[in-house]
Amino acid sequence: MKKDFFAQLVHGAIDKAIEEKQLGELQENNFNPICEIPKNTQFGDYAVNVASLARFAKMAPPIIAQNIARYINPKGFSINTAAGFINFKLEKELLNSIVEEILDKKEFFASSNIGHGEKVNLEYVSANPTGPFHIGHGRWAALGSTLANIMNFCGYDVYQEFYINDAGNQINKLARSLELRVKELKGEKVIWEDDLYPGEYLIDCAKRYIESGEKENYADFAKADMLRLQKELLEKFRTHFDCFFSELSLYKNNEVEKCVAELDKKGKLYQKDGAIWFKSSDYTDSQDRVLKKSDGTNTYLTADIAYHKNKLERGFTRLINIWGADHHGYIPRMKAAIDALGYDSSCLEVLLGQLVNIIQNGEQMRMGKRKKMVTLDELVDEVGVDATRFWMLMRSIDTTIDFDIDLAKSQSDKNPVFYVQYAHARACSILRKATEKRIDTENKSELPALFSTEELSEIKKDTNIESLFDENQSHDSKEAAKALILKLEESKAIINAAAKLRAPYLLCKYSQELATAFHHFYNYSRVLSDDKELSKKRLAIVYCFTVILGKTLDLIGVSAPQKM
RNA sequence: GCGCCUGUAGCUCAGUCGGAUAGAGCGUUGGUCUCCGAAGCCAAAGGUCACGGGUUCAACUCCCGUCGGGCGCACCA
Repeated sequence: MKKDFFAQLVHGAIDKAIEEKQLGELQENNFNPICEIPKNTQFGDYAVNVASLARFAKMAPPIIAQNIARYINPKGFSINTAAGFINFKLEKELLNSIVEEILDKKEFFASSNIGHGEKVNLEYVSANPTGPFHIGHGRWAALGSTLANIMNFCGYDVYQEFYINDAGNQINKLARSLELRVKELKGEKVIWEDDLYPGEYLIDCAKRYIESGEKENYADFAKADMLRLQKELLEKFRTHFDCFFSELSLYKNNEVEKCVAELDKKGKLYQKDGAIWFKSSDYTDSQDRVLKKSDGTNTYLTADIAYHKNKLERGFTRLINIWGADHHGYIPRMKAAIDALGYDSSCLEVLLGQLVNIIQNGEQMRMGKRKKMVTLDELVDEVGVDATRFWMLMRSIDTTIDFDIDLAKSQSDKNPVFYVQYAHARACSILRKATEKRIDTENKSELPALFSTEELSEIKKDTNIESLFDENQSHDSKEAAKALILKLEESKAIINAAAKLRAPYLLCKYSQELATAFHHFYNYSRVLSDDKELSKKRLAIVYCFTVILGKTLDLIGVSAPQKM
């Protein structure tokens, strides 16, 4: 990408400057130049800050910048220095090379191999099969699926996994709840005990149970039914798992007991108060944890340790889990377990997502399965998959989202996602118009289309847009075209950063900036005109825009409409 | 009490690695369609970056402390 290109250039120039003793007391080039895009574009398109060399060179930053810049041969760009910055401005040759590369690589323009094929297990959502998803699950689903898309695009080998918590007490409660619903449907009067699942969704489940002939036990039927509903919603929400991993299967395959035995063998367990404890405080945990309760049953942690062991045994070198912030205290004990089993716990990366508050009628509602709540299903039905995903993704993972249902419903046309999609539809419309017949408004006669479909596909393959930056173009038009091309190029840096930092929200932000750059370009440059050569070059840029924006939206799982 | 997250424009949020004049959307005000989609574009107003120290040539950014908000501190899952 261009940032790296200029950073390398500066690095090389520093080598030469040191050789020629132009950098004072600086002897060795340990400097890692970082290229950034200046906030103020008057300085340049790209800038490298060399001021931090001042303390080693014992020279003033502006002189350092000048002395380094002298060793850079400006080909396709111009250089200026100011206040410790070396600034670069791209000229038409380099701008054209960007467009050529996009036309050549298309949606893979920003693809990379920074992941080097690393085998990553990404676990997210992992809900109990006891009821419908709440809005918070939507955030984890959107985050996980998008992160998987981004990382796969950047050369990681991501395997997406959903851990089904189908082995705890909650399953007994679910079974009992279904049983009561079935009895109710048959006209029996029942008394609901505390702590059950009184949600109405179990009424439908009970109907299906009766229809099925009541052959299965309540627990198995309810679990399967809930899981089926969850899977359907996930598909609709464009979240695709490679594997649904059952907690129960760990017990059936004796993996839990084997795991406990292994920890015991390594001397990491002890008995106290009739329970079996894991010495997690030998590691970074604040206290020891119970694995086997005094009644002989295992805790949730026990199976989860076996699960993580299972993942590592399957050859994953990196385990990424997306958890809600309310689980943060759980991280040290999990890491302790991984270390105790002889693995390196630094392979476990837990992304803690802050929670989602639901705001309705101006009041905050608690998330929770047992209280009245808004389900993800309802939300998606009301505001759509695109808007829901975008809203869930657009904020950094560290920020609590206040999801205002009323706002999302009533002002959906003010959603940023519509702004972005509109830009895409607008660009597609121009590409469509290019091959449609035109109407001469003055004498109402029909004019032939500007381009044939063959010509348009030629434009999409090969063009030279350098003339867009000739003297006869207006300043605003040139600047807008340049800004758009640079913004397109930025997709490389943004997508790589999103993969490395596990930060999907960067793509939402970028998609908005890219849309703005396009609208700006559109405003200053009439694309289709009688000047056929000019139209061709501008169409090429419009096409590049649809490719890059389309791919960006594809990665975040939001549709890129041709028409709206 | 301890731990994690957080405090930036009226509201919701960006701010990468410590660098140039602090950024966007929404909202407000004023412009802008005979012409490719005005769901757009342009402009204006709006800031003691919670507060106090420290490190540095340079701090919204790093360190320490104080205050406010969220979440968690189980033989629940």
